[in-house]
Amino acid sequence: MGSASPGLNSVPPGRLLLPPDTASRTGLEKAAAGAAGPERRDWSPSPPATPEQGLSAFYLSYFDMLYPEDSSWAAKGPGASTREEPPEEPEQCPVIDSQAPGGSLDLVPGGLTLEEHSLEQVQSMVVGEVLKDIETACKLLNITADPVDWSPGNVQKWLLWTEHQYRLPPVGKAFQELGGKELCAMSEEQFRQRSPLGGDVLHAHLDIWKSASTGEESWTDGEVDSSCSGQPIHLWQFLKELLLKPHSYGRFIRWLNKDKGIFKIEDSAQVARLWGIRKNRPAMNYDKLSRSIRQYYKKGIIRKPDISQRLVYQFVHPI
DNA sequence: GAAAAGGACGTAC
DNA sequence: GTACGTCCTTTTC
Repeated sequence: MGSASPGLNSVPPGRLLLPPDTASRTGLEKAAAGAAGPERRDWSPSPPATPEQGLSAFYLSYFDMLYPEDSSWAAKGPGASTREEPPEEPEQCPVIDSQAPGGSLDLVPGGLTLEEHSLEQVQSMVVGEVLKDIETACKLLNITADPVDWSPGNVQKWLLWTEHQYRLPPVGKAFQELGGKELCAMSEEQFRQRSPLGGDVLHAHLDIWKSASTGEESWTDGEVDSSCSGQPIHLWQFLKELLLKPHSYGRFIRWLNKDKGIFKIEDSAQVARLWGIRKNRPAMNYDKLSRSIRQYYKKGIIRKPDISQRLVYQFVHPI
């Protein structure tokens, strides 16, 4: 895993693009209010209109999309005193911590206020998450990071993926036959015309991809696996890739014993759906996917564990 | 009822 | 030929 591209990380905190109604507030108070209150819904994520405008607020909204079920940690600032329970998954709750006494204007090394420092941390982390998400999608969908290069088939994959990942209303055939170049040339208004319910969000997502692909070399880290090499991916490789991204897919598939290669499919329908998207097989279901898994028994790639359990399989040669 | 197992055949590469 | 995808029946949990 590489680092975020300089272009995305170099947005100065002073250039945060924030919703107009929060412009007079400060730092984490905004994040707290935004995460906790209905105000946040008044402002849908939109990419910056000009290069002068920062991406940070855009990414903060994107972060909400990435973690729609729990972004409560973002509200943990100097003013957040009503912490009742520890987070269930500490590794998913990055420290924006500020236990330092004395209020929100304390300076941290670098001359930034604590709030600015915390926002920088949030921004940096969100950018990282965005890039990781894009990298994952590239691998699983076998598409390039640069949308301009997408074929009409790639565009359909990306649409299906984005719909699925962020629970957007299906666009159906609204973007059929469009290649990446045509898609990138479309305005937000054109997206809305084709998809009134989710066109603006799709456009915003596409803008993130366009921004991220500028620094592609730095974040792909030169890592080339089977799914990026143009070779058709095998099911067992796909399953391993999902297993390697517990942050994104732990709800669907997870290791029971990584050393022994034993894993459990927690949500068979979702795993099958992801596989179907990856292979462009909309009719894929768990029945068919499991049949393919069973073909691996004879080949010595996957087997059932010694103590057989439903939806639990074992790689014969765990890495 | 859902999952597991496996046979048979089709399809794309 | 390989690697699934699809459909099917039977068995197990």
